[in-house]
Amino acid sequence: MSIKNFGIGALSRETGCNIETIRYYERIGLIPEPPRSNGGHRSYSHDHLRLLAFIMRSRALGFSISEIRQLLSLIGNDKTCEQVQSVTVRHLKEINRKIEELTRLRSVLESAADKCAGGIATDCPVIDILYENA
Amino acid sequence: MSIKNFGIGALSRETGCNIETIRYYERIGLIPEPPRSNGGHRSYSHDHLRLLAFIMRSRALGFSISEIRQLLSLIGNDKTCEQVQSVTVRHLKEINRKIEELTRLRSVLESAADKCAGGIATDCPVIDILYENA
DNA sequence: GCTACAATCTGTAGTCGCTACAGGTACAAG
DNA sequence: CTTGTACCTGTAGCGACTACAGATTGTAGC
Repeated sequence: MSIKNFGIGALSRETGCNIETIRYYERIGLIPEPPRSNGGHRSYSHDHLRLLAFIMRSRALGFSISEIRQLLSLIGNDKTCEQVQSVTVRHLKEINRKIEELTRLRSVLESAADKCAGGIATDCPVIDILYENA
Repeated sequence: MSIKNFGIGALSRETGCNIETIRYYERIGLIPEPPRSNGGHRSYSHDHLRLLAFIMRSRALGFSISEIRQLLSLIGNDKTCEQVQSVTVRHLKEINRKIEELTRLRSVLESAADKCAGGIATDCPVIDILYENA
């Protein structure tokens, strides 16, 4: 499998990326169209596999498709690392923001759920919070 | 404004919920259709406002629309608090899971971004991680 | 009443990132 | 050749919205 090309199913299994997602990525231009067999089947090379694996790892790290486009466009530039860091730091800030928000939400909900401990009361503290005076 | 009805724009301003989102919620049955003026304009009561405020607070706390439907269906039941706690605890578990995941992602990215500190290298640690041997 | 402007209506389509068919063709194994 | 699997294109849908376009209604000022 080092030189030999392979089809979309094999690529899917190698990368963990759904077949339909692969075709979606091709449609939105994130990955290039591969050559086709005489029958019209896609024929992927090792480079395609590396690229898709890159994309899957980036998605796993939470980068959006737009950010991944940016990262891909940076590769090969002299300033790669500096600009990649910029994209990454921005992404990290977003992750921090989300963690803070979720931590805050957790705090509110835990506090309310604890007051539900009895389990029988007609007046429910969670509902009371959600039904704050309006 | 205690007895008087109001239009969708006023409801939007009072609740912070976008006009189009209000119509969307009505369309998906999350909120009831209000009565209309002779000209066809929606006419909302204070109860509508309270309900929508409930929904907006629930959304802010990260409950999905499906979960909000559940919460709304529980209101008025003798076992409200117990079942609300169940929905809430499930939601809390999901929040915990997301926090853990984001914390892990942050760790990976921070580690890689730190190695970018020089900013000039052609070989970029972030890109290297994403382009792990495939 | 008229005019001008803002508010509101319905219907449709799009965002993001997928995911799931339907109906047809290509490919591989026996 | 037959059978079963892989793959194709095109379309539509998911969740939670969001954004028009074109038309009608409502309000304020003259």
